[in-house]
Amino acid sequence: MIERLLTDKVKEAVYSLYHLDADPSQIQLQNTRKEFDGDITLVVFPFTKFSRKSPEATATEIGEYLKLNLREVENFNVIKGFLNIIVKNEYWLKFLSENYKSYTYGYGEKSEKKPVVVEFSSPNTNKPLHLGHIRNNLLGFSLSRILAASGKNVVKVNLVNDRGIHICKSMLAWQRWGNGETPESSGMKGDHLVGKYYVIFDKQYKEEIAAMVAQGSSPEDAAKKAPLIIEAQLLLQKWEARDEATIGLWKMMNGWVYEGFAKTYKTLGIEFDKTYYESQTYLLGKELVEKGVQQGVYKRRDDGSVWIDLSAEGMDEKLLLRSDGTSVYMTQDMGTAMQRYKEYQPEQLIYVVGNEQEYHFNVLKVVLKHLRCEWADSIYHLSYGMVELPAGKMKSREGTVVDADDLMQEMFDTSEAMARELGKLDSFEGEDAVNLYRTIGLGALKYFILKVDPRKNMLFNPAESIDFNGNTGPFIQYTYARIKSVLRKAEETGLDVSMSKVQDADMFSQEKELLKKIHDFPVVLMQAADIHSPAVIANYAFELASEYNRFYHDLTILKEENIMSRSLRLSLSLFTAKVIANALWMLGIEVPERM
RNA sequence: GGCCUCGUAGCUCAGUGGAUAGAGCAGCAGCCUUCUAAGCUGCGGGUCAUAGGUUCGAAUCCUAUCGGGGUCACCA
Repeated sequence: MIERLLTDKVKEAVYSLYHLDADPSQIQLQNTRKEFDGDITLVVFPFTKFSRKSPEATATEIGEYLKLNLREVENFNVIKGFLNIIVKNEYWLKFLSENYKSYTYGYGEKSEKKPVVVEFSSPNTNKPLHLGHIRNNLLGFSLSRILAASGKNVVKVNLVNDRGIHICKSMLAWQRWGNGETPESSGMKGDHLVGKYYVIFDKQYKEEIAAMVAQGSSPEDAAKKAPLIIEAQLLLQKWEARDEATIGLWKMMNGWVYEGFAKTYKTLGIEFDKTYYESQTYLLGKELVEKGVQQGVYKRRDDGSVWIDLSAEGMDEKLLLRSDGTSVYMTQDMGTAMQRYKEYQPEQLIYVVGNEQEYHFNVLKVVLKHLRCEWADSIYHLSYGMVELPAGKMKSREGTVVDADDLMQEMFDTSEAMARELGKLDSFEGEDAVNLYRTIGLGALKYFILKVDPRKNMLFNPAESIDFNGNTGPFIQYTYARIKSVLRKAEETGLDVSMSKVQDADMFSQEKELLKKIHDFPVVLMQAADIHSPAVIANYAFELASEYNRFYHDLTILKEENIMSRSLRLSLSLFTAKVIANALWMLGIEVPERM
């Protein structure tokens, strides 16, 4: 890498010129802006303190040194405090010829070290997946691939929330108003059917409360004493007592939901290495709490509940165990974290969970630290923002959710209509046509979500459907398909795609811009893995595709008479296609060979 | 109210200590006899929420204020 060479040489130059050791953070290299001449720019302001000279003079001195002592430096120019370094064509051509065939350019070395465990998705089995879950799933899946590409050994896990009062609500509603309805009898997808009864419960429950309030109860009181909620709680107790009929109903309805989820995951292209169920893990963590009590780091109150005082950390008191001895959310998470620590000895334990749970994860770390679990530092909460609708937040009870299955179907429909209109489907038949517009529709959806910085809230406007032009997944897919078409044509005509004949070809600015963009990929990947952000990869992929499109329009690739130039452009195209395909793979977006 | 977070073009978003702040969409004007027009080129559009501060240099860091969101349950 040229950056590495330059960093070392600049350090050497500063030492030789000013007899001072430059701190690595002072050596700031960046890509030269397009409007200036040069490839890489060194910011010299930090060195003016040492040189006691003007920025211009300092830059010139360092520039002279580099030109003299680094083979790869062709020349330089100085504008204010910026030293613009021009790298020899020879370097770029060598870089291209050495790497253009690689299928894994920029990937990190596969380490045999401890794994990174990524938990994502974690759905509830009482309602179908919506747009918020899609963001979660895409982020978790993409992050896993980015980490894998950067060399980590990744384990993707899902923790299904399959028990609790909310599950009992849909069970109760189905018992009472379901008339034995099943996915088969109703033709509904299992998760949607169960979700329907969850909504019915909520509606009936609200009516009961309203009636009780009309009779003079307080709203709080009514919410606690409504017959329906009492009965749901009873059902939960029966479940916990392993009552046969209740367990049977629970298994049946959860089974419906799992079938539905499996379909959604498949359509979305998401998969896991391991799935955990809360019904099997919800008791974990209790011993941990007991241990904490014995060690005196947690306190048991007179009513039997267990608490931790976190005022030293600037947080409140937190409940760890209820007075009746049952566990809360925190107890379970302590248990599952410990379970994962024991099972995988992970280097990092990543949770992809919405930002509304930031406080929870901060507390989780601190609570574990009090138990002297130093590994709690390896917990990383990838906290992503909400998906908002123009009207505000999505609320399932108000029917303002965007259903995952519906949204994907809409994307497929729009994609199909658009492809037909453009005549893109003319050369495809049957299943191939379906595969194409599904690939494109899904690409548009995934890119739309992943290009946004995970931490930020994002807006989705259902009225304006997701675009297929501009900064979109289809644009990048299109670029890939177009490159493949060029390469096919080259092969048919027997043109040489190899770089074997290229030693000293000229490079036009558009070719060089493209090559430099590819050259950046390893750095981009490292950064994405470092800050856990698929958006970094998404935006890079768009920039690379844009650069290729400009290159494509400015230069004829196949018609070029000069063999060297033609080989250069073909290998550059091949290289671009590979990097685009890899970047999209990390986003979970498929690439079409033709479109 | 305490804590966290966000505020960049009409809209959706990049840019997180460096040069004259960038894309896409929307609007306007061009480009299909060329390897794919889901494309390319050009034009217009900005008090980077506001006010201070730190420094050679701030959209980026610090402080305050305003505005949006989140959170502070014996819910998960």
